[in-house]
Amino acid sequence: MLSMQFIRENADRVRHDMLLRNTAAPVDRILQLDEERRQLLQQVEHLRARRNVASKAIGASRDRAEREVQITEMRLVGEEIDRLDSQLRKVEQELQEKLLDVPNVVDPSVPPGPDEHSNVVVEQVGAIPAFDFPPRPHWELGPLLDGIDFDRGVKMSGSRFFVLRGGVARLQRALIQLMLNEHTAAGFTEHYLPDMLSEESLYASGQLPKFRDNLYRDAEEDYYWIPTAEVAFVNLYRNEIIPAGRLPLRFVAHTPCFRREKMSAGRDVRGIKRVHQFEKVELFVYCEPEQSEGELELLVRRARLIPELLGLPYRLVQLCTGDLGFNATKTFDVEVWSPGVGEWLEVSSASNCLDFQARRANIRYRPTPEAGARHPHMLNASGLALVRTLIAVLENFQQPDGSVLLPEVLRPYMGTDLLTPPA
RNA sequence: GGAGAGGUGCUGGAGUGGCCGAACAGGCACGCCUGGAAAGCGUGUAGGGGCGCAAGUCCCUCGUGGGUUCGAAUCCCACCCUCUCCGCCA
Repeated sequence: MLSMQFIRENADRVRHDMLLRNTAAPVDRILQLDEERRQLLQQVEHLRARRNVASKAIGASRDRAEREVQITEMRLVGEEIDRLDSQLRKVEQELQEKLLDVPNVVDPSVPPGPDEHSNVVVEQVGAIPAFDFPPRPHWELGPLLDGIDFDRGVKMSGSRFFVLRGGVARLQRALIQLMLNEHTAAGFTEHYLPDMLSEESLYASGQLPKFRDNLYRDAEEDYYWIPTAEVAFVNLYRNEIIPAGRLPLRFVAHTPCFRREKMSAGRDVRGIKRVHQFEKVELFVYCEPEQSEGELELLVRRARLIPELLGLPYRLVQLCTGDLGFNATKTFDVEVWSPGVGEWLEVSSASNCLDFQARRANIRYRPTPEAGARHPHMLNASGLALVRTLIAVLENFQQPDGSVLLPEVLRPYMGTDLLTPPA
């Protein structure tokens, strides 16, 4: 969430950025509500101050008649306070709702554009492999290896669920292990996190109220299944003041992610590119505002390291203004090549969210032990999303007979260098 | 899930209607003392918000949200959380 003060002082910038994002925000209404709020607040506080003084006098007074007069008077003042206060609350509630609906501002360096077609490919690394046979998509390769079982996944849970088996299941575990090892070696602290969070937590991280349709929730209790570990990491320090000297905090966790994907019913149904449950290794940073630009670069380096280690062709894409997520001011995607599907798969999204989430989640830090608290900047990146990375490994390193020649780095984790179809 | 106890500042812990944004102790910071230190003494030590150029000033916050009252940390209601015992369980 943006601060009211920021909107007040930068109304034109906010309006402009909303246009860039291709969304609308009720900036004028917000400014109006803010004005009303402050007026009402002044009136209420003035009356409260008056009552506080009078109440003290009543407590100290010996004179019975005098007290009665004042009590009667204050009773009226109290009623007036109640009246104004309920108006104030109404205004504050609407203001809060509107404020929660406004996305983050856009970093000036972000290329303009209405949608993903204007995203900019910053760099492409690794040659797209040339096959002397038609490469199979993973929905053929997986069953051929007896490693992906679509039918039974669907039987158990429904569309967009799947089962991994044998060497392919192990491959996923190996990838997770590799990623965690690489990132922890670089100083990111490993976490095990709850996969279910309270509604309040989902608000704090910006998933709610806007993206309710994408979330799974428990029917009886106040639990939402996380759509990404980012949500948990944002809430890790909710309502806290981080003491001086701790930042930057660099975290990593492997968690499942649960997504409704309601909007895309009928799209991308083939294979396991878009599913309701997948594993992801997530990177997360809390840092001082002055550091966040550098930290974003670090996160991008961490994310692209993985396809580099695996020898997967990938490209780095900068999202244009219209494709930015709600929380992000600047985002880079890492996409790996999928020769079977014949397209680039997004496996990471690295975003700087500035203090947008910190404000929403009421997280602050002290620059020095004596200094006042400020909001830290928060950044996140996948490092990487699992099924898609798995798909890419299978498809890129497939052999004519359907076996998969595993990348060097994975062999210690796999205990073999080849996945082969059963005899 | 059942029974009981409890949630106060950086920490411990007082406080059952006005003198309490909060005693006292500890911690921490600064100052005095000292050759230096310890001890001792003194001072300071929450967050948010409104108005103001500022100094400052006012409002709110004692788990959260309501209520009673001229006035609530203190009384009432609901909820959340923690602890102990029982039940259940990986």
